[in-house]
Amino acid sequence: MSVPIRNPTWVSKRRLLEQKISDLHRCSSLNQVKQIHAQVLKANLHRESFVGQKLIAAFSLCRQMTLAVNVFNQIQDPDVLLYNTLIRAHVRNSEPLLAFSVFFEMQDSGVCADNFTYPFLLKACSGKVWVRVVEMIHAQVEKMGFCLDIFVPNSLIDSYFKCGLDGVAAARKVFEVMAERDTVSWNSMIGGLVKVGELGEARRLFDEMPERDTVSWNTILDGYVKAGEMNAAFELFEKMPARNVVSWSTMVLGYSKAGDMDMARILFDKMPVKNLVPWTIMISGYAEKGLAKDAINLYNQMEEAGLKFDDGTVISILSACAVSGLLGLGKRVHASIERTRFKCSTPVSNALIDMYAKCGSLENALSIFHGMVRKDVVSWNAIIQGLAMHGHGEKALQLFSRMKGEGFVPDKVTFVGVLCACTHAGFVDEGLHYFHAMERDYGVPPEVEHYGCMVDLLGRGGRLKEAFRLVHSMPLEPNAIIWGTLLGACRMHSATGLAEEVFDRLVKSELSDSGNLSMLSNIYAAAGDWDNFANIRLRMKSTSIQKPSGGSSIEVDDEVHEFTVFDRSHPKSDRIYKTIDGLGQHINKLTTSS
DNA sequence: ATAGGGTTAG
Repeated sequence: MSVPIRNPTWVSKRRLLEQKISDLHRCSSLNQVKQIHAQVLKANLHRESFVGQKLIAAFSLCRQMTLAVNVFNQIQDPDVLLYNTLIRAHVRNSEPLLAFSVFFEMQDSGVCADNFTYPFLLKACSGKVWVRVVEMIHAQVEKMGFCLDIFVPNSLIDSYFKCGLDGVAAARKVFEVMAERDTVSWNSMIGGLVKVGELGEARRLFDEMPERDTVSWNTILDGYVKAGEMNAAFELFEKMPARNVVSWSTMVLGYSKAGDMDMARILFDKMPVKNLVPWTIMISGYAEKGLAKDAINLYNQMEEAGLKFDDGTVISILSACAVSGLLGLGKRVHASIERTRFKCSTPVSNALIDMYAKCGSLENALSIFHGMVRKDVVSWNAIIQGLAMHGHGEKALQLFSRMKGEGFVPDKVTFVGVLCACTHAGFVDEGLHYFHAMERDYGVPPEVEHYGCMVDLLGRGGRLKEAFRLVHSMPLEPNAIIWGTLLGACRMHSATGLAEEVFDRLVKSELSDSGNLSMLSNIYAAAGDWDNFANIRLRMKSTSIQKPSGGSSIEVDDEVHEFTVFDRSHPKSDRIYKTIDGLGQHINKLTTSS
C-alpha cells in the first residue's frame, strides 16, 4: 500500500481555519465567532492554548463571557498566557471580581504570574474599594523581589493614585523607600498629586527633583490649568526650557475650559506643530459653547489639512455637539465617520446615540442603537435616557427589561434613566418599585442622583409630603439640585409656604443660584405676592453675575438660538413665549379632563 | 509618567 497523500482540499481548509483563528480579533459579529468556534471543535483544535486565547478574546469582545469561560474550561492545563487572556477579558467586561477569582485559581493550580498578569490586575483596581487589592499585589511583588525592577514600583505609584485619596499615603511610601528613583518615578508622583488636587505638594516635588524633563513641566503645567490658575500656568509656560505639542495643548485646553476661546485660538494659531488633539480641543471648545460657525470653519480646515480623525476626536466633538444642540455639525461628523470606516466602535456609537438624542433626533439615535454590533451598558443607558427625556417612558422601560434579558447588568446610571422614564411617564408607583429594587435586587445603592429623581417623581406626581419626607430621611446630604427639584415641585402645586422653607435651606447652604431664584420669584408671582417677587428679582441681578444660569440652545440652519432663564433677547421671543403658554394650557386641559 | 474622548436627576 502506498503512503497516503494528504488531501489537498483538506490542507487548504486547515490553512484557512488557521488564518481565520489568527484573524479572530477582527471579527465584527458574534455569529462569525461562533462559526469559527464550531470549525475549531470539528477540527479538534479546541485544546490548543493559542486557539483558546483567540476565542476567549473574541467572545469577550462580544460580551459573551459565558462562552469565553466555556472555551477556557475545555483546556486541561491552562498556561499563564491563557490565564492572562481570561483575566484581561473579565477586566474588559468590567468584572474585576471575576478577574481576581481567575487569578486566585491560577495561583491554586501552581501557575506563576508573569510580568503581564499584574498590569492586568492593576487595571481592574480603580475606585476606592480596591486599594486593598493594590496592597495585596504590592505585597506579592515585594515578596517575589519584582520591586528591584524600577518599572514595578513606578507602576505601583500610579496604581495607588488611581485609588483616589485612599492610595495617596501608600504611593508616597513606595516613592520614599524606592532604592533608586528615575524621572518617571518623580513624574508619576507629581502627576498623581495633581490628580488628587495636591497642587502645593506637587509643586514642591517639582522644585525638588534633580532633573526635569518636558513631561515634568507639562505635568505641573496641567496642575495649574486644572486648578483654573491660568495666570500661573501661563507664567510657567513661558518659563519652560522646551515646549512640545502637549505643553501647547494643555494651555489651549485651559483657556477653552476657562471660557476664553479668543486666547485659546491665539495659542492654537501660534503652535509650531499640531496634531489631532489641539484641533479636537478647539473644535469641541467652540461647539460646546454653541459657536457653531467657528466650530464648523475649523472642522472644515481640519479636513482640508488632510487630518484623519480618531475615536477621541469624534467622541469629543459629538459630546460637545450634544451639550449645545449642534445637530448640523453632529450630522457632518457622523457622515465623515460613515465615509471613512465600515463600523463605528462602541464608544463612538454611544456618542452618536447621545448626540442624536440630546439634539432631539430620536429616530437617528434609535437606528444607531439597533444597528450596533457590540452594545455595552453605556449604549443601553444612553438610549434609555434619550427615550425617557423625550417622554417615551414606557418604551424606555421596555428597553430596560430587554437589556436584562440580553444579559447586561444595569448600573447606577441605568437607574437614573429608569427613574427618569417613570417620572416622564407619570409612573409614580413603578418608580418607587425600581427605587427599592435597585439595591435589593441589583446591588446598586441609591446615590444622590437617584434621590433627586425620586423627589422629582413624587413632586410631579403631587405627593409633595412624601417628597419632603424622603429628603429629610435620606442618608446622604441633599445638594442644590435636590432642593431645586423640591422647589420646582412646590411651584407646580403652588405651595408657597413649603417653598420658602426650601429656599431658606438653599440660602443657608449657599446653594442658591439664579435658576432657583427665578423659580421662587415665579412662585411669588403666581401667588400674587409682588413685594417678594420684586425682592427676588433684585437679588437675581446681583447673583446672576457670579453664577451662570442654565439654559438650552438649538441649532437651525447653522445658527444657534440660545435660551436662558428670564431671557427675552431672542428676536422672536414674544411668539416663543406665547407658544409655550399655549402648549401649557393645552396640556392642562388634557390632564384635567382625564 | 504629560494634552482631547461615551451614559448621571431640577
